[in-house]
Amino acid sequence: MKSKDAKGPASPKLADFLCFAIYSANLAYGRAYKPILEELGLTYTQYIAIVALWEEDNQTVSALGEKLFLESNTLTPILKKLEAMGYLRRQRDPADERQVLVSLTDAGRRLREKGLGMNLVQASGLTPDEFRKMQKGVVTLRNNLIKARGGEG
Amino acid sequence: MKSKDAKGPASPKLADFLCFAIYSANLAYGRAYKPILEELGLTYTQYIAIVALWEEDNQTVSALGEKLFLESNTLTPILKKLEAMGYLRRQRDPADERQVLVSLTDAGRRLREKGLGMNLVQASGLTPDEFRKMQKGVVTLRNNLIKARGGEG
DNA sequence: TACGATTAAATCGTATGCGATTAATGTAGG
DNA sequence: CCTACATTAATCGCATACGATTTAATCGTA
Repeated sequence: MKSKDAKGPASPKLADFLCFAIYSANLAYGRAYKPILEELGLTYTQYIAIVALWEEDNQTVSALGEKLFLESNTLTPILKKLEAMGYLRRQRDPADERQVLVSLTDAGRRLREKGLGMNLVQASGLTPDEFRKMQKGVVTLRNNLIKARGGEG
Repeated sequence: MKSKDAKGPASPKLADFLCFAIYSANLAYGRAYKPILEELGLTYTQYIAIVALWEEDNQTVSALGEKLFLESNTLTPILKKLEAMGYLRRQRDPADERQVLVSLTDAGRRLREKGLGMNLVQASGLTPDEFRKMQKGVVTLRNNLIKARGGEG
């Protein structure tokens, strides 16, 4: 059970890393979604941002970022692109000029109907029950990782 | 159970997307690993590449890419950086000059001992059994997504 | 042998992520 | 009022990802 060259302790095997499974599954998702999202003219991250706005419109950049686990350094360029495409508006909150409110345009809302028709990738190969369990498990994992950030340093 | 503004069909909820769970878990892993990998002076992807070379040294760029789910356009710059850091060598295969063989230096192998001591992130909050199941499930999911690529178009 | 097809890596342009910093605005205390 | 501090976006530089193309080497075959 040692590494094949038998020098030093056994190497960690890439296939046993949960982090690598997640990493490569994320790449696989991106590739699976790409041809579908291309029909909408959106990238993966742009699509996720739009979905978050369908759920709750007229959010600040930081509120949106909390839901997407992204900060303004990543979000701002993406939102500017979506604005240039005509899917949303960005306007300073008059009550607090530090904040920028992001809201969908009609075109942005219309994407929902187009997007709903395409029913994206249903993780073919998983039963509905497996799908739910996996979904819950990965969310738990993510939340644990975020909690651990502060604790273990 | 409709979307809150009750116009059109219910929106898909971000929290129900398995793809988003994977996406955000991957971000969370990257952030959790960062302070640990910084001690090694490596980024996440650089670390994964090194681990793959611990497992099997002296691989071509494409063989390495198959294991990491990456292609030369992504790998080449990373390997060049690792070479500049002194952790690996890149040399054309004399038997087939199209291929580049990647092999660890002594310094690259020594990283293993340093890396093993730090025991990275153990996904705190999951039992060993949950951890195993999750790992297997995500790998299955990834493989299904890759298989589906050709099939569903 | 010659030459078109194939293969492998590298290059280029675009889109993310993210640490660090900056600019603008708001807030609290003297 | 004024200054120190806090908060929010935005900016900048660096490191990935990836589609498309390019370059170099090899292969197949007439």
